Amino acid sequence: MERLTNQKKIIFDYLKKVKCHPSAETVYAEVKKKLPQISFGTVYRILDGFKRNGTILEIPCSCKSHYDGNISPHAHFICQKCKKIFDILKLCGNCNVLRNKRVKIGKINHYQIYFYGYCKKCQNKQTK
Amino acid sequence: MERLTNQKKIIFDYLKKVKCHPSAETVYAEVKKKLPQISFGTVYRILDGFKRNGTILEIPCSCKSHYDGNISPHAHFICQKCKKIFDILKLCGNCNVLRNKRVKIGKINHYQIYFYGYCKKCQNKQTK
DNA sequence: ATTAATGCAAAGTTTTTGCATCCTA
DNA sequence: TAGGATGCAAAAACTTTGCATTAAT
Repeated sequence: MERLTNQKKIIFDYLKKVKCHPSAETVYAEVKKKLPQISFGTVYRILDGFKRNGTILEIPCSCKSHYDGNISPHAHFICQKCKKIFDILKLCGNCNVLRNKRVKIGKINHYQIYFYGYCKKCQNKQTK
Repeated sequence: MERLTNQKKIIFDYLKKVKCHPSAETVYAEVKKKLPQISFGTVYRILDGFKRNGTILEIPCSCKSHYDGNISPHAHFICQKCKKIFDILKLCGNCNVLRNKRVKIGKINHYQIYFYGYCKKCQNKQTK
């Protein structure tokens, strides 16, 4: 049976309260403040567990993953320049991407929508 | 000015004709058949260029990227067990996720929809 | 007391990069 | 023939893993 450890509690609390979409490294750094002895291996193992059981969402960005404690339906905007991730909470009102959970291919557990572009800040910086 | 090299031509042709969603390693292996001296560095540099100029799409899966030469609007189904990527060409008919290309956050260039679940094959294999 | 989970460190995987050389325009 | 692109190999970045130890149940 799975055990509820202090490490899990603290990582869970951090991910549920934080507003950004931290990478494993950021989670490690933040959680280390409360649990100085925590290791990277533990962080990765716990994140993987949360991801598998649907407690959190993984946002893969090129070769690096970010994590989101907010599992309510929302989309993400990823800036192609600074790589920052923004929440898009409201999609067009009558849009229901997932009409039914069965497709010919298999059984859908969840879906994710990613928008790619340039955030306001990077747009302004751009010369070309 | 950018130059059109044999390496680019062959990688382009491969990505535009192939039906799967190859990883960089697969691209390398396939292209090596025609260009035995090609290197991983070149493959990554060319894929990155194509990705940046919108010639191809990157599909990030955990710590590994896959590539798609098909840039026409379609979604992907990613099997959470075998990690295989399937095309979903038809979404619900009246759904238009991207109602307008301006959001408060910045300027959207494109978007991607990913469905996560278990493919038919993995569903059948599963005991629980 | 059991045994799941952790900490540590080493190893694995994937991607990036510096530099001399090559080849396109 | 100028300089963008390549090949090579080394390094970087990110993640996973084995094992002895710790701690939750």
